[in-house]
Amino acid sequence: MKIPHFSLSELVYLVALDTYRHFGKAAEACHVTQPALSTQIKKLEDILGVRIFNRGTQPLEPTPIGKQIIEQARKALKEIYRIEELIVEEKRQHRGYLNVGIIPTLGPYLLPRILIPLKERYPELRLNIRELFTEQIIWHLKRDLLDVGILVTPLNDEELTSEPLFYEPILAYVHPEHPLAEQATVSLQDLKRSEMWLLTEGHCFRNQVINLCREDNSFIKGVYYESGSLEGVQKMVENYGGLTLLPALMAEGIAQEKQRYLKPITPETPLREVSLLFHPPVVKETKIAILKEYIQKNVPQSFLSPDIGAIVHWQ
Amino acid sequence: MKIPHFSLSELVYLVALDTYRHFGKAAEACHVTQPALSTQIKKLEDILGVRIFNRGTQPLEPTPIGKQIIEQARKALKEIYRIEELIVEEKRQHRGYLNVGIIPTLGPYLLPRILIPLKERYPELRLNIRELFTEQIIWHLKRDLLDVGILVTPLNDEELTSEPLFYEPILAYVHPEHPLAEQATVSLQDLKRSEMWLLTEGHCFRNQVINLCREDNSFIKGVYYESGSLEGVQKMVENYGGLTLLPALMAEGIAQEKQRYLKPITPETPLREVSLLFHPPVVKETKIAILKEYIQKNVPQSFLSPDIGAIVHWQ
DNA sequence: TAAAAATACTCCATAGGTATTTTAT
DNA sequence: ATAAAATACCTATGGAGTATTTTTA
Repeated sequence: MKIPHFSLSELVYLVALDTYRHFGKAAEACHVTQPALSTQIKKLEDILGVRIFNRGTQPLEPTPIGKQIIEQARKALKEIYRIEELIVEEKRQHRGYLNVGIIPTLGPYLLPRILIPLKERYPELRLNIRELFTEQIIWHLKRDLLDVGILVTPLNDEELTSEPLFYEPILAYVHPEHPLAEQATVSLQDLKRSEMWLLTEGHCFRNQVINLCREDNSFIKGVYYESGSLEGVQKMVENYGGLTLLPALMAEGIAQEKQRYLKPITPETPLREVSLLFHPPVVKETKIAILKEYIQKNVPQSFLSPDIGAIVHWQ
Repeated sequence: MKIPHFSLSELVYLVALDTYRHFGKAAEACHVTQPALSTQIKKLEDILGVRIFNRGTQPLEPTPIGKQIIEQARKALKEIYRIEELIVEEKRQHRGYLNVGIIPTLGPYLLPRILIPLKERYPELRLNIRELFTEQIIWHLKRDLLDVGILVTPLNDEELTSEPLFYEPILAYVHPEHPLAEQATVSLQDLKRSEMWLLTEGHCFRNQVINLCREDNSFIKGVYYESGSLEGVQKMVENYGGLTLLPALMAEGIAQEKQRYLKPITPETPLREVSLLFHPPVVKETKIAILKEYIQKNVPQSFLSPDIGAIVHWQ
């Protein structure tokens, strides 16, 4: 029954310093002054008997053992925070924040479906949503700046774990005068022969489109325009011709009269696997379970099984 | 970057109070006075806003939510202790204690083989060994009073995880004038027809012998004497006749001239699966890995594979 | 020469001690 | 009646503040 020679606040400061790599910023994030944080870090290093950060380098960097200590401190702190969360869960109030990161090709189409019913049932649960690219979601999760990410898997990262949410079909969207506009469906072969509007780099959906349309391992054919949003590529199709691929939830929002230019893809509907991503140990277990429940309840029920098509990877 | 409103010492006191269920004893284990521990527990309950222990009952008992909090506090504290252990591991000094629990039918025969080479290679590693029954090992592990247990599996306990170490053959030991003494081996059928000296209740090996010798699910035949130690049953065989079963490591220590009365069992050598048992998260990972290495190095190498016989369950 | 981090010094909140009372069996 | 836990009160450690110096890019 030994009490450690360091305190929780020291661990919090340590983790903050690793996150911000700057004494002043870390101190601000902890609501203390820079000298307070500096002395506590120094004291922690003295207690543990190891140097955790290499000083006098720009930017500040942890030592090898420091990296291990920081990682372990993050894990320990989350188990500590879980104690408080247990009590909130026990009281069934579901009060508090849930920090959610979501990719831009999903957020604006998925979240409006769930926010209102969720708010009605759990008025005390505050969702703190940030639209981020996959890479940023991973970065934020590993620093515990997010509680959960919503993005497209599979992904292989040792530190993170994921739970599938649903499987979203990918559709083709063609210009009215495009030769394919007459067909009820378009084939993968058609896609591989076509010019395709693409999203800019960073969007995982861009990579899925490329993976779908490239012939084996050869170069990408006839793909040479890029927009930063799905609405962007949609408008490019409408105004300049050609075609693009769109995920089903976004495509549902396209005006009624244009829906006929959305074509299912044959022979197998390409799917993107949308998942929740965490950085264990998970603190806000129940809040995340609620989020999952509401997403799965408010998405077309056919999306819940991957049997409706073939999952497209993107890495 | 929020600092919890409670401190590590409060969690240590909480866990100690759960372990001892007595303010005075818990305080003593924490090297503080009873009023200090009392006030800290009360403060923790105030901070968390829940009652953790039902007072005024004998013995002291945690509330339902209290049980969850205590379990989570144990987990969190172990992740905290792991920080200090990381540094000891980094320095490759392997200084410190490892609290080991081992069953009585293994301890005196297995440990002498490893203690000397282990001490030579890692003089700073202090093994703190306690001989305990399986049930006691589990009890102590769950309260983190032991770092690791050495016992016979399979076992099914949700909270604990195990790693097989080796598979120890079980042999028959017969009196020189027993009818089976003439045979080179004895069959399972022979055993089922024989009177058998047994260990007292609590020894898992007793249950394995019973499981081996009982016909299907019927009652146990001809088994009606009990001793508290393997040497006890050995002496009973030698002085009063009959036979018993002995685990191989213990049997190896029997005098040379009596070794001929040790008989392999046919058709399949019965084995006991000896494993390490933990209560995750594991704090002293490397120390346990060293222990495992030295056990496996100093046991007959044929024991390392289960292919030499058939594992006998005992539950 | 700024910006960043470390140091010096002061204050006060609180953990823990002793002494004592209250509460349960 | 006795053991156990809670309360009262006091002390001292150390965490955090302000002011300042030192260091590095």
